[in-house]
Amino acid sequence: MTLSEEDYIKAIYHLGKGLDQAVSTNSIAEQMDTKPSSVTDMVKKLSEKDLVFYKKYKGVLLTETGRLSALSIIRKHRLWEVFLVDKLDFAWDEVHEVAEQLEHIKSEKLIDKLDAYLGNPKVDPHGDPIPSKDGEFKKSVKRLVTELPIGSQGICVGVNDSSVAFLKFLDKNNISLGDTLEILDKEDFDGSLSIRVKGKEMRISEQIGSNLFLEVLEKD
Amino acid sequence: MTLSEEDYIKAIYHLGKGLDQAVSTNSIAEQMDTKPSSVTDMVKKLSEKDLVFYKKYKGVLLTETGRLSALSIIRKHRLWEVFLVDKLDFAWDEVHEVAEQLEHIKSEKLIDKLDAYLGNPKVDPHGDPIPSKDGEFKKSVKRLVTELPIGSQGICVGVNDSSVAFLKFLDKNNISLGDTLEILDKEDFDGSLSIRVKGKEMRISEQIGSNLFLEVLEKD
DNA sequence: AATTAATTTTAGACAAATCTAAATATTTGT
DNA sequence: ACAAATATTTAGATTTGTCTAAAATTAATT
Repeated sequence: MTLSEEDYIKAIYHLGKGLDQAVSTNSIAEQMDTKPSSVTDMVKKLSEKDLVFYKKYKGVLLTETGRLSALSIIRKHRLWEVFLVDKLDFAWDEVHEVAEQLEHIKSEKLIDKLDAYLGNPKVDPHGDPIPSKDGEFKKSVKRLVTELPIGSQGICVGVNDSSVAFLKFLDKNNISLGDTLEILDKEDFDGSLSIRVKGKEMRISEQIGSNLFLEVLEKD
Repeated sequence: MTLSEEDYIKAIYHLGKGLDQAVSTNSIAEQMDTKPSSVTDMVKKLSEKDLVFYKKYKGVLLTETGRLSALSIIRKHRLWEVFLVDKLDFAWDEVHEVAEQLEHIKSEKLIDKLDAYLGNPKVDPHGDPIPSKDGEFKKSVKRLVTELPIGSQGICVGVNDSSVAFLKFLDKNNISLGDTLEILDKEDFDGSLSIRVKGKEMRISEQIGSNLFLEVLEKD
């Protein structure tokens, strides 16, 4: 599979969003910043290779092979993102461009070893799930810290209140977007929460918790 | 610079071996497993871009820009090799193919951070020197352990005596090719050596030392 | 339901990197 | 120094992925 083919497969997967619905030529062209006629050409090629179902004028849909290829690329992309943030200390919003390149490196052994080295992470620094080797993964959803039960674990992905005071609080407590946060306990009396971030336990008020979004895996 | 251009620049560098001597079309073609006519085409393109000097029928020579580009690619290649061996536990002879892909990833920040993460290594797992960011490096030479002075440090790259007994000794003492070895002390009486490998100190006989090759950096 | 608007495909062209076959230049051997 | 052998370049073709412009199909609107 060429680099370009991989990019198309990934784009079709993302546009399809797991839905069993055909993706339009124009939407692919827009997503990939290319022309619809180029998409038609490539889609024919992918169809030849049985990576997509394609019927003229009717859009395109991944085959099972195509879907697994897409998940394999996404797996690589997200594992590299974890590497860049956890090991090389990139910020969560700096990794995408580099991961776009790294995801095309071809070596199954490399990915297996990288996965193990990173501790078999289940989510990337944006909280998105990392598919397993055989393409399994849980969906993730965005929730306020206060909406989650004790024991939940997720990635900090956004704030409700972007006031200076709130952002300063996060900074002072060494909480960054992309960090893993675990909810250890809740106090009924005042709604305050005991949490762990970067291995450090701390207590936060209900107000803080109701302004911080986590991306968490859905339970099955 | 395209992937293919980078491959040519690297090949020309290696064939030129730092010598100030023109590299022939045929030798490039052989090295790159391609046809001489293809080389001619590419070499014209590289010449347009001022990466090489080229005169018809007279071979090709890197410009200073071309030389620095080559060293930048080699730097990336060797840093990734260190990563694969030191962090992902690849064997030293498994890394080349993957590093050939990784060397083309474009991100200066990535390489800076990778370099720091690996502890700014000066040599790769084959004992070859890693050029600095601005293209400086020392040459390396292959020497028997017994030929080196106290304080020397190098990478295990080969054996003189490939008898089962000798290889078993290395294995039992957890010494692998690609490991860094430091000479701590020498005993005048019997020529035995005190060394450190993988952080562990041990004593080896002169016979062992005279059968193990290290790749060491030349002193300047 | 007919016409207009939007989408999609086709046809033909182009750039990059390669190839084959033929032409040209250089080197070697006597 | 000249013929033969070798190396290199040119010319023209091919593949991949892209593009533009025009034609065909589908969707929307009145």
